[in-house]
Amino acid sequence: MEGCGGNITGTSSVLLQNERLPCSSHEALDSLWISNSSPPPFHGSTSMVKFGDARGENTREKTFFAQSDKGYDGSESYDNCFHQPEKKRRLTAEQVQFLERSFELENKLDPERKVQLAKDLSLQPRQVAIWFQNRRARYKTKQLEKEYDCLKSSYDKLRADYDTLFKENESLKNEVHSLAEKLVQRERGKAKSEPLDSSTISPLNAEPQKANPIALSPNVPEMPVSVKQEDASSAKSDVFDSDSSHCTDGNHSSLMVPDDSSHVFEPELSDFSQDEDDSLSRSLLQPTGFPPKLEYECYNDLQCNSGNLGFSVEDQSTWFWAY
DNA sequence: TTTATATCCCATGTTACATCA
DNA sequence: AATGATGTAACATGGGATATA
Repeated sequence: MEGCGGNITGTSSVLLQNERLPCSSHEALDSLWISNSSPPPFHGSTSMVKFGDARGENTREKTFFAQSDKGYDGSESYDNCFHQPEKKRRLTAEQVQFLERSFELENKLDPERKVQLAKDLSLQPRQVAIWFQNRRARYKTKQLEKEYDCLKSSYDKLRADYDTLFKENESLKNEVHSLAEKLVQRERGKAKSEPLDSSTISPLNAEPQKANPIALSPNVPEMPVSVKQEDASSAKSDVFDSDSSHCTDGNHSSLMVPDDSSHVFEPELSDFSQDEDDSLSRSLLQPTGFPPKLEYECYNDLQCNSGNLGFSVEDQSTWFWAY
């Protein structure tokens, strides 16, 4: 291919649009280099009119179309300057604009369209096809970048929400813990002031390991023991307030589903020690495992999009409500 | 109907060059 | 003027779809 050896670089530079060239006219060069890898396809005015219409009017550069108006004297300058191996050269702004518009209409080419575009732009059909291929690749890259930005902002927001909810959850657990301790102390005070009677022994005292001091407290007959994690933010601290309507009607509210998957407040598991919750929370908050997984999944799931933010329901529950 | 082959188009990755700061 | 970074035209490769024998 590079048969001309050292001449090639010079040749390539000769073909540059904006370069001073050892040839007679810049116009001629433009018209020639655009002709590219085939004998100059100087079509008539038809394609040029279409192209001009698509582009607008005057161009700073004398484009490849100029030659038809200027009376291209062809053979000599072509032979002297351009009978060279084809080198890469840029499409003109006009050509690119025309192609861009076509790409906006439809980013894939059918054969007829390719030929027509090539004709209109005085390019080879292969050039048009290659341009579309490259354009699609660039478009895809841009889309991926946009998707990444979108997903990242979404992740940041969700992470912030998670942190907020986690802190709120911790606060609520602490509150429950202190209330429970108060109840236990009150129970003990009553037990001391009253003589022991088997009929009055509370299940708490009978089976301290299993009993729920809150639920079995005489003052809190049906104390709920479970709160849906999703409702933590709205439930806030009044959930376990003994004066709250939630706790005094003796019935489970919708917030208090005993068999809810959340076991944050289940005494059998936590026994108010929070050990398991804390360890789970810590593991979830590990900075090394959590975010990378999100990024990995987003990058590998092209279904991530701005519509659903790329998070499937399963993923969301996995990431944030796994415990 | 099935199979092998050829052709085309596409996505993807790479190369070589053009352009700019 | 030299140089590195960036953009892009062109190419290479492999895979899928389709047509044909």
